[in-house]
Amino acid sequence: MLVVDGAKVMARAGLTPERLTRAGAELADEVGFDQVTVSALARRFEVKVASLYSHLKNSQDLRTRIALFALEELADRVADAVAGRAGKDALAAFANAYRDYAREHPGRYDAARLRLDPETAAASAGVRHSQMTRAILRGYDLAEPDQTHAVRMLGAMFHGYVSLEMAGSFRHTAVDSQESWRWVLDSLDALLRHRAAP
Amino acid sequence: MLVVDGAKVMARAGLTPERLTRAGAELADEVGFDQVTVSALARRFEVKVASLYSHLKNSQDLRTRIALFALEELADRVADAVAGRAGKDALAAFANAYRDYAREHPGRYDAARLRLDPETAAASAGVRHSQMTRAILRGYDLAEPDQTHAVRMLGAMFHGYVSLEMAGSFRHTAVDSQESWRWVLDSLDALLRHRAAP
DNA sequence: CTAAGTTTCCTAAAACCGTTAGGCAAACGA
DNA sequence: TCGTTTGCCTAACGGTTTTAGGAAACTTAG
Repeated sequence: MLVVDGAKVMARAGLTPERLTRAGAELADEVGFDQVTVSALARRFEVKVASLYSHLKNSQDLRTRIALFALEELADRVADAVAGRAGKDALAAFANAYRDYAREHPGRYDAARLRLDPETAAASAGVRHSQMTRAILRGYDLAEPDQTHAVRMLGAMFHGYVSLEMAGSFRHTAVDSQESWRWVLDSLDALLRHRAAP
Repeated sequence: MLVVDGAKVMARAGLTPERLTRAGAELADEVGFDQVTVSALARRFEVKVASLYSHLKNSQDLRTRIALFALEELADRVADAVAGRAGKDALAAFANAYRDYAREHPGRYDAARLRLDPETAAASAGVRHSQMTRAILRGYDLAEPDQTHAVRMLGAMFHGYVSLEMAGSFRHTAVDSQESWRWVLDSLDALLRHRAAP
Protein backbone atom coordinates (compact mmCIF):
# COMPACT_ATOMS: atom_id res chain seq x y z
CA MET A 1 0.00 0.00 0.00
CA LEU A 2 1.42 3.30 -1.08
CA VAL A 3 -0.01 6.69 -0.28
CA VAL A 4 1.56 9.37 -2.41
CA ASP A 5 1.09 12.61 -0.53
CA GLY A 6 0.99 11.17 2.99
CA ALA A 7 4.17 9.25 2.25
CA LYS A 8 2.95 6.22 4.15
CA VAL A 9 4.66 3.23 2.64
CA MET A 10 3.60 0.80 5.31
CA ALA A 11 7.02 1.05 6.91
CA ARG A 12 7.46 -0.26 10.43
CA ALA A 13 7.32 2.17 13.28
CA GLY A 14 9.73 0.28 15.52
CA LEU A 15 7.39 -0.08 18.45
CA THR A 16 8.56 -1.93 21.52
CA PRO A 17 7.12 -2.14 25.02
CA GLU A 18 10.10 -0.13 26.26
CA ARG A 19 9.67 2.71 23.77
CA LEU A 20 5.96 2.79 24.44
CA THR A 21 6.54 2.90 28.18
CA ARG A 22 9.03 5.70 27.92
CA ALA A 23 6.79 7.70 25.60
CA GLY A 24 3.91 7.03 27.97
CA ALA A 25 5.93 8.46 30.83
CA GLU A 26 6.65 11.59 28.83
CA LEU A 27 3.00 11.85 27.91
CA ALA A 28 2.07 11.54 31.57
CA ASP A 29 4.30 14.47 32.44
CA GLU A 30 2.72 16.55 29.72
CA VAL A 31 -0.98 15.80 30.15
CA GLY A 32 -1.25 14.01 33.48
CA PHE A 33 -1.03 10.33 34.26
CA ASP A 34 -4.78 9.81 34.22
CA GLN A 35 -4.90 11.23 30.69
CA VAL A 36 -2.44 8.67 29.39
CA THR A 37 -4.40 6.64 26.93
CA VAL A 38 -3.61 4.00 24.36
CA SER A 39 -5.14 6.24 21.73
CA ALA A 40 -3.01 9.23 22.63
CA LEU A 41 0.08 7.06 22.59
CA ALA A 42 -0.81 5.67 19.15
CA ARG A 43 -1.33 9.21 17.90
CA ARG A 44 2.11 10.15 19.20
CA PHE A 45 3.70 7.33 17.20
CA GLU A 46 1.53 8.07 14.16
CA VAL A 47 0.25 4.58 14.25
CA LYS A 48 -3.21 3.01 14.49
CA VAL A 49 -4.47 2.19 17.95
CA ALA A 50 -4.79 -1.54 17.39
CA SER A 51 -1.09 -1.73 16.56
CA LEU A 52 -0.16 -1.12 20.16
CA TYR A 53 -1.92 -4.28 21.26
CA SER A 54 0.89 -6.38 19.84
CA HIS A 55 3.20 -4.81 22.43
CA LEU A 56 0.87 -4.12 25.34
CA LYS A 57 -1.63 -6.47 26.91
CA ASN A 58 -4.09 -3.64 27.45
CA SER A 59 -4.48 -0.18 28.86
CA GLN A 60 -3.86 -1.29 32.44
CA ASP A 61 -0.68 -2.99 31.31
CA LEU A 62 0.54 0.29 29.89
CA ARG A 63 -0.16 2.14 33.11
CA THR A 64 1.56 -0.55 35.16
CA ARG A 65 4.64 -0.41 32.95
CA ILE A 66 4.84 3.36 33.35
CA ALA A 67 4.47 2.98 37.10
CA LEU A 68 7.28 0.43 37.28
CA PHE A 69 9.45 2.60 35.08
CA ALA A 70 8.88 5.62 37.31
CA LEU A 71 9.56 3.66 40.49
CA GLU A 72 12.82 2.44 39.00
CA GLU A 73 13.89 5.85 37.80
CA LEU A 74 13.03 7.48 41.10
CA ALA A 75 14.88 4.79 43.05
CA ASP A 76 17.95 5.39 40.88
CA ARG A 77 17.82 9.09 41.55
CA VAL A 78 17.41 8.63 45.27
CA ALA A 79 20.24 6.11 45.40
CA ASP A 80 22.45 8.56 43.56
CA ALA A 81 21.47 11.41 45.85
CA VAL A 82 22.15 9.64 49.14
CA ALA A 83 25.37 7.94 48.05
CA GLY A 84 28.19 8.92 50.36
CA ARG A 85 25.97 10.81 52.78
CA ALA A 86 24.81 10.02 56.30
CA GLY A 87 22.64 11.44 59.06
CA LYS A 88 20.73 14.61 58.39
CA ASP A 89 22.64 15.12 55.18
CA ALA A 90 21.37 11.82 53.85
CA LEU A 91 17.86 12.53 55.09
CA ALA A 92 17.73 15.84 53.25
CA ALA A 93 19.23 14.38 50.09
CA PHE A 94 16.68 11.59 50.13
CA ALA A 95 13.77 13.93 50.69
CA ASN A 96 14.92 16.42 48.08
CA ALA A 97 15.44 13.73 45.47
CA TYR A 98 11.88 12.68 46.05
CA ARG A 99 10.46 16.18 45.89
CA ASP A 100 12.55 17.23 42.91
CA TYR A 101 11.45 14.20 40.95
CA ALA A 102 7.81 15.03 41.60
CA ARG A 103 8.30 18.61 40.50
CA GLU A 104 10.22 17.63 37.41
CA HIS A 105 8.04 14.68 36.45
CA PRO A 106 4.58 15.09 37.98
CA GLY A 107 3.01 12.52 35.70
CA ARG A 108 5.61 9.91 36.47
CA TYR A 109 5.35 10.67 40.15
CA ASP A 110 1.61 10.03 40.02
CA ALA A 111 2.33 6.87 38.08
CA ALA A 112 4.68 5.69 40.81
CA ARG A 113 1.74 5.88 43.23
CA LEU A 114 -0.39 3.53 41.16
CA ARG A 115 -1.74 0.69 43.23
CA LEU A 116 0.01 -2.49 42.09
CA ASP A 117 -1.09 -5.99 42.83
CA PRO A 118 1.04 -7.59 45.56
CA GLU A 119 3.20 -9.79 43.30
CA THR A 120 3.98 -6.92 40.93
CA ALA A 121 4.73 -4.63 43.84
CA ALA A 122 7.04 -7.22 45.43
CA ALA A 123 9.03 -7.44 42.18
CA SER A 124 9.14 -3.68 41.67
CA ALA A 125 11.64 -1.04 42.68
CA GLY A 126 9.29 -0.24 45.53
CA VAL A 127 11.30 -2.56 47.71
CA ARG A 128 14.44 -0.55 46.96
CA HIS A 129 12.58 2.51 48.20
CA SER A 130 11.89 1.03 51.60
CA GLN A 131 15.39 -0.41 51.78
CA MET A 132 16.84 3.02 51.12
CA THR A 133 14.56 4.59 53.68
CA ARG A 134 15.82 2.07 56.22
CA ALA A 135 19.37 2.87 55.17
CA ILE A 136 18.79 6.54 55.94
CA LEU A 137 17.73 5.57 59.43
CA ARG A 138 20.99 3.77 60.12
CA GLY A 139 22.37 7.15 61.03
CA TYR A 140 19.80 7.49 63.79
CA ASP A 141 20.31 4.19 65.57
CA LEU A 142 16.69 3.11 65.98
CA ALA A 143 15.77 -0.33 67.30
CA GLU A 144 12.79 -2.30 65.99
CA PRO A 145 9.90 -1.73 65.93
CA ASP A 146 10.74 1.98 66.06
CA GLN A 147 12.68 1.66 62.84
CA THR A 148 9.61 0.40 61.00
CA HIS A 149 7.50 3.15 62.54
CA ALA A 150 10.06 5.68 61.36
CA VAL A 151 10.18 4.22 57.84
CA ARG A 152 6.43 4.62 57.61
CA MET A 153 6.52 8.09 59.04
CA LEU A 154 9.13 9.28 56.57
CA GLY A 155 7.28 7.73 53.67
CA ALA A 156 4.04 9.33 54.78
CA MET A 157 5.57 12.72 55.33
CA PHE A 158 7.47 12.94 52.08
CA HIS A 159 4.66 11.58 49.99
CA GLY A 160 2.07 13.68 51.79
CA TYR A 161 4.05 16.87 51.51
CA VAL A 162 4.90 16.41 47.86
CA SER A 163 1.35 15.40 47.08
CA LEU A 164 -0.21 18.42 48.78
CA GLU A 165 2.37 20.74 47.29
CA MET A 166 1.72 19.39 43.79
CA ALA A 167 -2.00 19.83 44.33
CA GLY A 168 -1.42 23.48 45.11
CA SER A 169 -2.60 23.24 48.71
CA PHE A 170 0.22 25.44 49.94
CA ARG A 171 -0.27 28.27 47.49
CA HIS A 172 -2.95 30.07 49.46
CA THR A 173 -0.73 31.20 52.31
CA ALA A 174 2.06 33.70 52.01
CA VAL A 175 4.66 31.49 53.68
CA ASP A 176 7.07 30.02 51.15
CA SER A 177 6.74 26.29 50.70
CA GLN A 178 10.50 25.91 50.55
CA GLU A 179 10.75 27.29 54.07
CA SER A 180 8.17 24.87 55.34
CA TRP A 181 10.03 22.06 53.68
CA ARG A 182 13.25 22.99 55.48
CA TRP A 183 11.33 23.31 58.74
CA VAL A 184 9.84 19.85 58.26
CA LEU A 185 13.23 18.31 57.52
CA ASP A 186 14.76 19.97 60.57
CA SER A 187 11.88 18.70 62.65
CA LEU A 188 12.20 15.15 61.38
CA ASP A 189 15.90 15.14 62.04
CA ALA A 190 15.42 16.38 65.59
CA LEU A 191 12.64 13.90 66.15
CA LEU A 192 14.67 10.94 64.94
CA ARG A 193 17.68 11.95 67.01
CA HIS A 194 15.43 12.22 70.02
CA ARG A 195 13.99 8.78 69.36
CA ALA A 196 17.41 7.15 69.08
CA ALA A 197 17.93 4.12 71.26
CA PRO A 198 19.92 4.86 74.44
CA MET B 1 -45.51 4.91 26.80
CA LEU B 2 -46.31 1.80 28.76
CA VAL B 3 -44.16 -1.30 29.01
CA VAL B 4 -46.12 -4.17 30.48
CA ASP B 5 -43.52 -6.44 32.01
CA GLY B 6 -40.85 -3.83 32.76
CA ALA B 7 -43.53 -1.70 34.48
CA LYS B 8 -42.06 1.48 33.03
CA VAL B 9 -44.87 4.00 32.91
CA MET B 10 -42.65 6.97 32.18
CA ALA B 11 -42.88 7.99 35.82
CA ARG B 12 -40.38 10.48 37.16
CA ALA B 13 -37.37 9.18 38.97
CA GLY B 14 -37.02 12.15 41.30
CA LEU B 15 -33.49 13.05 40.33
CA THR B 16 -31.81 16.04 41.92
CA PRO B 17 -28.20 17.14 42.01
CA GLU B 18 -28.13 16.31 45.71
CA ARG B 19 -29.42 12.77 45.33
CA LEU B 20 -27.07 12.19 42.42
CA THR B 21 -24.14 13.49 44.42
CA ARG B 22 -24.92 11.31 47.41
CA ALA B 23 -25.41 8.23 45.23
CA GLY B 24 -22.17 9.09 43.47
CA ALA B 25 -20.40 9.17 46.81
CA GLU B 26 -21.77 5.74 47.68
CA LEU B 27 -20.75 4.47 44.27
CA ALA B 28 -17.25 5.84 44.83
CA ASP B 29 -16.93 3.88 48.06
CA GLU B 30 -18.04 0.73 46.32
CA VAL B 31 -16.08 0.80 43.08
CA GLY B 32 -13.49 3.56 43.57
CA PHE B 33 -13.74 7.25 42.83
CA ASP B 34 -12.08 6.94 39.44
CA GLN B 35 -14.73 4.41 38.41
CA VAL B 36 -17.56 6.81 39.14
CA THR B 37 -19.16 7.45 35.81
CA VAL B 38 -22.29 9.15 34.58
CA SER B 39 -23.32 5.87 32.99
CA ALA B 40 -22.93 3.86 36.18
CA LEU B 41 -24.91 6.46 38.08
CA ALA B 42 -27.72 6.38 35.51
CA ARG B 43 -27.80 2.60 35.78
CA ARG B 44 -28.12 2.86 39.54
CA PHE B 45 -31.18 5.10 39.17
CA GLU B 46 -32.57 2.93 36.35
CA VAL B 47 -32.63 5.92 34.11
CA LYS B 48 -31.12 6.73 30.73
CA VAL B 49 -27.75 8.44 30.74
CA ALA B 50 -28.90 11.59 29.00
CA SER B 51 -31.39 12.22 31.78
CA LEU B 52 -28.64 13.09 34.20
CA TYR B 53 -27.55 16.00 32.07
CA SER B 54 -30.55 18.01 33.23
CA HIS B 55 -29.08 17.93 36.73
CA LEU B 56 -25.35 17.81 36.12
CA LYS B 57 -23.33 19.97 33.79
CA ASN B 58 -21.11 17.06 32.86
CA SER B 59 -18.97 14.30 34.24
CA GLN B 60 -16.47 16.69 35.78
CA ASP B 61 -19.30 18.52 37.49
CA LEU B 62 -20.40 15.25 39.09
CA ARG B 63 -16.91 14.53 40.37
CA THR B 64 -16.56 18.03 41.74
CA ARG B 65 -19.89 17.78 43.57
CA ILE B 66 -18.83 14.50 45.15
CA ALA B 67 -15.53 16.06 46.19
CA LEU B 68 -17.27 19.03 47.80
CA PHE B 69 -19.71 16.72 49.53
CA ALA B 70 -16.89 14.59 50.92
CA LEU B 71 -14.92 17.63 52.09
CA GLU B 72 -17.99 18.90 53.90
CA GLU B 73 -18.79 15.58 55.50
CA LEU B 74 -15.21 15.04 56.59
CA ALA B 75 -15.00 18.54 58.04
CA ASP B 76 -18.18 17.89 60.02
CA ARG B 77 -16.76 14.70 61.42
CA VAL B 78 -13.49 16.31 62.36
CA ALA B 79 -15.27 19.23 64.00
CA ASP B 80 -17.36 16.82 65.98
CA ALA B 81 -14.33 14.79 67.02
CA VAL B 82 -12.23 17.68 68.28
CA ALA B 83 -15.05 19.52 70.04
CA GLY B 84 -14.20 19.97 73.69
CA ARG B 85 -10.68 18.63 73.37
CA ALA B 86 -7.31 20.32 73.51
CA GLY B 87 -3.62 19.54 73.21
CA LYS B 88 -2.60 16.02 72.36
CA ASP B 89 -6.12 14.83 72.90
CA ALA B 90 -7.37 17.13 70.19
CA LEU B 91 -4.49 16.18 67.90
CA ALA B 92 -5.30 12.49 68.20
CA ALA B 93 -9.03 13.07 67.75
CA PHE B 94 -8.37 15.12 64.65
CA ALA B 95 -6.01 12.56 63.17
CA ASN B 96 -8.26 9.63 63.98
CA ALA B 97 -11.31 11.29 62.48
CA TYR B 98 -9.33 11.73 59.32
CA ARG B 99 -8.06 8.18 59.22
CA ASP B 100 -11.36 6.62 60.17
CA TYR B 101 -13.15 8.50 57.44
CA ALA B 102 -10.70 7.23 54.86
CA ARG B 103 -11.11 3.66 56.06
CA GLU B 104 -14.86 3.88 56.14
CA HIS B 105 -15.26 5.82 52.91
CA PRO B 106 -12.23 5.27 50.69
CA GLY B 107 -13.97 6.54 47.58
CA ARG B 108 -15.13 9.73 49.25
CA TYR B 109 -11.68 10.23 50.73
CA ASP B 110 -10.16 10.03 47.27
CA ALA B 111 -12.85 12.39 46.06
CA ALA B 112 -11.88 14.90 48.73
CA ARG B 113 -8.38 14.96 47.23
CA LEU B 114 -9.65 15.98 43.79
CA ARG B 115 -7.87 19.02 42.51
CA LEU B 116 -10.36 21.90 42.49
CA ASP B 117 -9.97 25.16 40.66
CA PRO B 118 -9.00 27.99 43.03
CA GLU B 119 -12.43 29.66 43.25
CA THR B 120 -14.19 26.38 43.95
CA ALA B 121 -11.56 25.43 46.50
CA ALA B 122 -11.87 28.78 48.23
CA ALA B 123 -15.62 28.29 48.60
CA SER B 124 -15.29 24.69 49.75
CA ALA B 125 -15.04 23.10 53.18
CA GLY B 126 -11.32 22.86 52.50
CA VAL B 127 -10.90 26.15 54.30
CA ARG B 128 -12.60 24.69 57.38
CA HIS B 129 -10.00 21.93 57.30
CA SER B 130 -7.08 24.29 57.53
CA GLN B 131 -8.88 26.41 60.12
CA MET B 132 -9.41 23.35 62.26
CA THR B 133 -5.81 22.31 61.83
CA ARG B 134 -4.78 25.75 63.05
CA ALA B 135 -7.18 25.38 65.96
CA ILE B 136 -5.46 22.16 67.01
CA LEU B 137 -2.19 24.02 67.13
CA ARG B 138 -3.52 26.58 69.59
CA GLY B 139 -2.71 24.04 72.26
CA TYR B 140 0.95 24.18 71.27
CA ASP B 141 1.53 27.90 71.28
CA LEU B 142 3.38 28.30 68.00
CA ALA B 143 4.24 31.69 66.54
CA GLU B 144 4.12 32.42 62.82
CA PRO B 145 5.56 31.26 60.50
CA ASP B 146 6.04 28.11 62.54
CA GLN B 147 2.30 27.70 62.81
CA THR B 148 1.94 27.59 59.04
CA HIS B 149 4.83 25.17 58.78
CA ALA B 150 3.12 22.98 61.36
CA VAL B 151 -0.24 23.14 59.58
CA ARG B 152 1.45 21.92 56.43
CA MET B 153 3.35 19.24 58.26
CA LEU B 154 0.25 17.86 59.92
CA GLY B 155 -1.69 17.91 56.67
CA ALA B 156 1.14 16.14 54.90
CA MET B 157 1.61 13.54 57.58
CA PHE B 158 -2.03 12.64 57.99
CA HIS B 159 -2.76 12.57 54.30
CA GLY B 160 0.44 10.74 53.53
CA TYR B 161 -0.07 8.12 56.18
CA VAL B 162 -3.69 7.48 55.30
CA SER B 163 -2.87 7.41 51.63
CA LEU B 164 -0.06 4.88 51.98
CA GLU B 165 -2.06 2.77 54.39
CA MET B 166 -5.03 2.70 52.00
CA ALA B 167 -2.71 1.70 49.18
CA GLY B 168 -1.55 -1.28 51.22
CA SER B 169 2.03 -0.07 51.55
CA PHE B 170 2.19 -1.09 55.21
CA ARG B 171 0.93 -4.61 54.78
CA HIS B 172 4.28 -6.15 53.88
CA THR B 173 5.87 -5.75 57.27
CA ALA B 174 4.82 -7.58 60.39
CA VAL B 175 4.54 -4.43 62.52
CA ASP B 176 0.93 -3.46 63.08
CA SER B 177 -0.08 -0.24 61.36
CA GLN B 178 -2.08 0.83 64.39
CA GLU B 179 1.09 0.82 66.46
CA SER B 180 2.91 2.93 63.91
CA TRP B 181 0.01 5.34 63.88
CA ARG B 182 0.20 5.78 67.66
CA TRP B 183 3.96 6.18 67.42
CA VAL B 184 3.56 8.87 64.78
CA LEU B 185 0.98 10.75 66.85
CA ASP B 186 3.22 10.59 69.92
CA SER B 187 6.09 11.86 67.84
CA LEU B 188 4.12 14.73 66.40
CA ASP B 189 2.92 15.77 69.83
CA ALA B 190 6.44 15.72 71.22
CA LEU B 191 7.72 17.61 68.22
CA LEU B 192 5.11 20.34 68.49
CA ARG B 193 5.65 20.75 72.22
CA HIS B 194 9.34 21.06 71.57
CA ARG B 195 8.76 23.69 68.91
CA ALA B 196 6.54 25.78 71.19
CA ALA B 197 7.48 29.43 71.47
CA PRO B 198 9.38 30.25 74.64
C1' DC C 1 18.68 -15.96 -3.80
C1' DT C 2 14.42 -17.40 -2.89
C1' DA C 3 10.61 -19.59 -0.39
C1' DA C 4 8.61 -20.25 3.97
C1' DG C 5 7.72 -18.47 8.28
C1' DT C 6 7.32 -14.79 11.64
C1' DT C 7 6.52 -10.26 13.06
C1' DT C 8 4.47 -5.81 12.60
C1' DC C 9 1.16 -3.01 11.43
C1' DC C 10 -3.33 -2.54 9.19
C1' DT C 11 -8.73 -2.53 8.51
C1' DA C 12 -13.03 -3.69 10.51
C1' DA C 13 -16.14 -4.07 14.03
C1' DA C 14 -18.23 -4.27 18.65
C1' DA C 15 -18.87 -2.38 23.24
C1' DC C 16 -18.84 1.38 26.44
C1' DC C 17 -18.57 6.34 27.92
C1' DG C 18 -19.62 11.38 27.39
C1' DT C 19 -22.31 14.81 25.34
C1' DT C 20 -25.82 17.43 22.67
C1' DA C 21 -30.37 18.11 20.29
C1' DG C 22 -34.96 17.70 20.06
C1' DG C 23 -39.51 15.40 21.56
C1' DC C 24 -43.35 13.76 24.44
C1' DA C 25 -45.49 13.24 28.74
C1' DA C 26 -46.11 14.58 33.46
C1' DA C 27 -46.58 18.09 36.97
C1' DC C 28 -47.97 22.64 38.01
C1' DG C 29 -49.98 27.30 38.04
C1' DA C 30 -53.66 30.18 36.64
C1' DT D 1 -59.07 23.15 32.13
C1' DC D 2 -55.30 24.76 29.57
C1' DG D 3 -50.89 26.55 28.66
C1' DT D 4 -46.18 26.34 30.67
C1' DT D 5 -42.44 24.33 32.67
C1' DT D 6 -39.91 20.42 33.93
C1' DG D 7 -38.18 15.65 33.62
C1' DC D 8 -36.99 11.90 31.27
C1' DC D 9 -36.81 9.89 26.70
C1' DT D 10 -34.86 8.60 21.83
C1' DA D 11 -31.42 9.52 18.45
C1' DA D 12 -27.06 10.50 17.07
C1' DC D 13 -21.99 11.60 17.09
C1' DG D 14 -17.28 11.31 18.60
C1' DG D 15 -13.80 9.17 21.48
C1' DT D 16 -11.54 5.02 23.92
C1' DT D 17 -10.77 0.03 24.53
C1' DT D 18 -10.38 -4.34 22.76
C1' DT D 19 -10.56 -8.45 19.57
C1' DA D 20 -10.28 -10.80 14.98
C1' DG D 21 -8.28 -11.45 10.85
C1' DG D 22 -5.44 -9.77 6.69
C1' DA D 23 -1.40 -8.08 4.21
C1' DA D 24 2.99 -6.23 3.90
C1' DA D 25 7.68 -6.18 5.78
C1' DC D 26 11.44 -8.53 7.80
C1' DT D 27 14.08 -13.02 8.82
C1' DT D 28 16.01 -17.27 7.98
C1' DA D 29 16.89 -22.00 5.86
C1' DG D 30 17.67 -24.43 1.96
